[in-house]
Amino acid sequence: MPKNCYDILLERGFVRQCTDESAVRNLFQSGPVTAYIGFDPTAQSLHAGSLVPIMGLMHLERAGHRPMALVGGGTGLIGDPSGKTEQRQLLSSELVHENFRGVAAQLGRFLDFDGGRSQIVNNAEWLEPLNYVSFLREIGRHFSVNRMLSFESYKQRLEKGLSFLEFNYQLLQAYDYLVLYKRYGCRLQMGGDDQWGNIVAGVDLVRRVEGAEVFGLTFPLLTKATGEKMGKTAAGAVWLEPSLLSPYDYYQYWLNTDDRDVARFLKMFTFLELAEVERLSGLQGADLRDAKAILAWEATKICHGEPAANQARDGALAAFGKGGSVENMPTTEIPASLLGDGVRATEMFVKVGLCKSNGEAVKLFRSGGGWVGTRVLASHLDEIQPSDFDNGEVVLRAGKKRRHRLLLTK
RNA sequence: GGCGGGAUACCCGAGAGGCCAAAGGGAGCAGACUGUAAAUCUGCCGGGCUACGCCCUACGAAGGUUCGAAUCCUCCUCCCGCCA
Repeated sequence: MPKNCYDILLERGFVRQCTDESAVRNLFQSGPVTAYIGFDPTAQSLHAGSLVPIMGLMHLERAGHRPMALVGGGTGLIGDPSGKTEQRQLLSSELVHENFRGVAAQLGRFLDFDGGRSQIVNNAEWLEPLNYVSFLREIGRHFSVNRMLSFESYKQRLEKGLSFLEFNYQLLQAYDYLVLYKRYGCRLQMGGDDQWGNIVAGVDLVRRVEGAEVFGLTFPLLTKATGEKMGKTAAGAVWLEPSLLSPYDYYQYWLNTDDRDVARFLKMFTFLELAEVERLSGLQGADLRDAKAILAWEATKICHGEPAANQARDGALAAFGKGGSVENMPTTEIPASLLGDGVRATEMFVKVGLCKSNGEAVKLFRSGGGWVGTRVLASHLDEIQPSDFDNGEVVLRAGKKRRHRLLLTK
């Protein structure tokens, strides 16, 4: 007998709060469950912070349930104040549409919308035609302002200011749940722990309007062992879109996981059996790096597919001199004519993306972190010269972790 | 409506006419040590440049006083206390 999906989520660390643990377990036991998670189209791509909910839906799909991804084409126009310190920039409706397309396409790489094992819906469909007065009379009357204000997720905003626009967000999200329940029989809403208030509001609304019992479950908000939020690097967010962050860099992000996070991340961001996870995270000292390599490969495979994961791994091995093939390293081709007798190293570092500006490159060189091959760069005057190339190529290094290959062409 | 306090760089937070691109801490980057980990120590840390110097932009916004303003004055916006 297959394992109960609630237990799968629980043992892999996905459960933070649940409205009714045993009822949800029973629900999963009784047959395919329709469950949804909302994603707001606030950017053109999702980033690593959305991986937890995505993985949550993938687990349901794998267990034969019916996950729904709701992309908030309607709610995205409002902006969720939950857990935020400041008011969000209001997005134009064109931008929301554009983001919607990007996010929807991305989710399709993780979930099987085409094959119908999962579904994608857009709440603009039912939110945009709403009539204000009738919405207030039918839905608004079920909400207590007193209760809404008591939620933790608004706490900061009550001090800093909360506009009526944003205050409405919760009603809309609760209404989403009601619509999904009525149309699709959706009985479980999941989301990040900052969504608890919104989810519970939906559960209440469905009970009041339909007299039906539906459930909610939240995921923990992940932070790294160092306390920072998931999904940030020096260069910015860890995007799931290959054009914004290459599979190679995505792989590197996971490879550089803190020792203390390995076990947790293997459970949440890969589908490896728990026994295997346990074995890997039990490795000691430097051997733990093998576990990180597996984490990185699995995570890259889930996001970008197996061929891309293989290439990323291969490129990483090559970049750090452990095998692999240099073809898969991040590479920039430069024509011999451009190199001439030599070009400023600062310019080259900027050109290939290792530094954002000449100034940043100069700082890097001065602190001893810039290399051409085995030669350390020291000043803004240093050049990359034809003699640096060996067999038409040379590797630039920025610090210990970032490397880029230059390939000389005719 | 009345009275008082405040707004400083990515965040927190000093500075109270020139020595201020602005103390200190955190974050970030780099070096040493390591295992592409953590901790620790050290350096950098607004931006640009034809670089040991030059040029921009910046102390909520706009004006003003002054040889010179984050610092003084006026007005505006927004926060936060206390009173009504």
